[in-house]
Amino acid sequence: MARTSLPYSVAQRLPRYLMQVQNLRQVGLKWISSQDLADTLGLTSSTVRQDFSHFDFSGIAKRGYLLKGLEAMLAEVLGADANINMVIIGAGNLGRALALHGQFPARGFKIVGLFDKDPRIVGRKVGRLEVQAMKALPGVIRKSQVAIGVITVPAASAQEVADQLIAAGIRGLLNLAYVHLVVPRHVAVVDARIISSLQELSYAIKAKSRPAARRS
Amino acid sequence: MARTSLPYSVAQRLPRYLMQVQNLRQVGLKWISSQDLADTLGLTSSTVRQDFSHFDFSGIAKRGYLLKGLEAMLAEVLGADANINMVIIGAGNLGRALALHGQFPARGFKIVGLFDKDPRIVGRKVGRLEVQAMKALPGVIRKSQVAIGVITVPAASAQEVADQLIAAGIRGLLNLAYVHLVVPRHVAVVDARIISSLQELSYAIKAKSRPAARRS
DNA sequence: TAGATTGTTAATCGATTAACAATC
DNA sequence: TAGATTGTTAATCGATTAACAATC
Repeated sequence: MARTSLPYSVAQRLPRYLMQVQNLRQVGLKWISSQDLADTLGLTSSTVRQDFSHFDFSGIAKRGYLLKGLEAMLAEVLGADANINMVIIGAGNLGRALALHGQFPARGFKIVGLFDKDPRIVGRKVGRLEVQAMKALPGVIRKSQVAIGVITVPAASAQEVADQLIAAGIRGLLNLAYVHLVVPRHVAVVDARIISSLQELSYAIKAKSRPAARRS
Repeated sequence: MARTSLPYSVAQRLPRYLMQVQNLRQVGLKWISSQDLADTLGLTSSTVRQDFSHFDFSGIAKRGYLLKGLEAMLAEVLGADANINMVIIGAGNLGRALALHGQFPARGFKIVGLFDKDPRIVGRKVGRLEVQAMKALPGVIRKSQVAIGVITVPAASAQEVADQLIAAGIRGLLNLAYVHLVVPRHVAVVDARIISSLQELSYAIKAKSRPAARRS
């Protein structure tokens, strides 16, 4: 099967498949069965096979899936095979850490600009990048064909920054701020709030420690 | 209704509800209807009411839900009302940025230790914390009743670090490393991989730009 | 009061799992 | 060959939505 847009539940699993496949390859493996892949990710083999059936990619009975082909397929579907340019808005601790993070280029993501509205920070060097003023943002986005804006400003200014990015033609936002962003339909948003993840974890811990509750 | 463990789908929405509720309160609002809350988060009012029906907390016809009570309820369910101690393992850019991040205490999360296995980094100051050697980890976890370990080491050592944390009695892991962690059933894991979020975003962008495909 | 909004039941929808013939 | 594993159909399960009486 092919190219119709995937169920959201499937799309959400793709990054995990890709990660696992890349790590398995690095360990030297060539093939993986749906069962083994499912086990390592906490899924069922049925789910894995159903998921892969959405693509022009086949396994081979008795051997499973060729990891190399699987990686290529997943990377292509996720758009992680081409280079994607990003800007980071907010040169605080988090923004600077991401700007310095060495793993992005290897995965196809390139940071082409780091911005902050605080004039005391503008001009500082962060690795190879220099913190730029917000007014330089539209120019950089257009010139470098920037697809993604990473928002690491405080919650109070995140919506304003999002609006500026959108006005400048950005296509997707990675939001690290503790607010819900309102955006037009053509812009994609993925939230990556550490605080929310910690809350989720805190709940999961409580749930696990609760006296199993099942049949009582 | 009350205390049975929530469907996972519901639990996952709680942090978003809490965030939105806190932000609405900060803006000075006192009440919110299921419809308005749903609109701001991209849900339906039915979903919101269904979700809240799992708790000992009621709205009032014609007014909606009292934000103050809603916040208290969500914080309690998420375990975000008590202080939770955390350690960060990995004092690279990301680990240091999190250690310096000022928002955790206000949300009930306290960082009580920052660790790294590189002896050249051990001893350095990061804000009020000093980077400690891994051998000090078990002591700190036990003495400070640390519930959560935040893993910001490279993928290659993440599993090893997870194992050490688990051996020391940690109850939950926030995993920022690009690997899938294998843990015993009593330990909770929440993944927060920036790379995976970027891949998800990259897919979402592609999906949006694709010629609407609906009826063709 | 009239109308808005809740809480809840029932209907729909979609996602996961089971099962198995086809195949390497 | 025999047996493992795929791809796919059908069955199950769970989550979301619709609908509406109760209520403020």
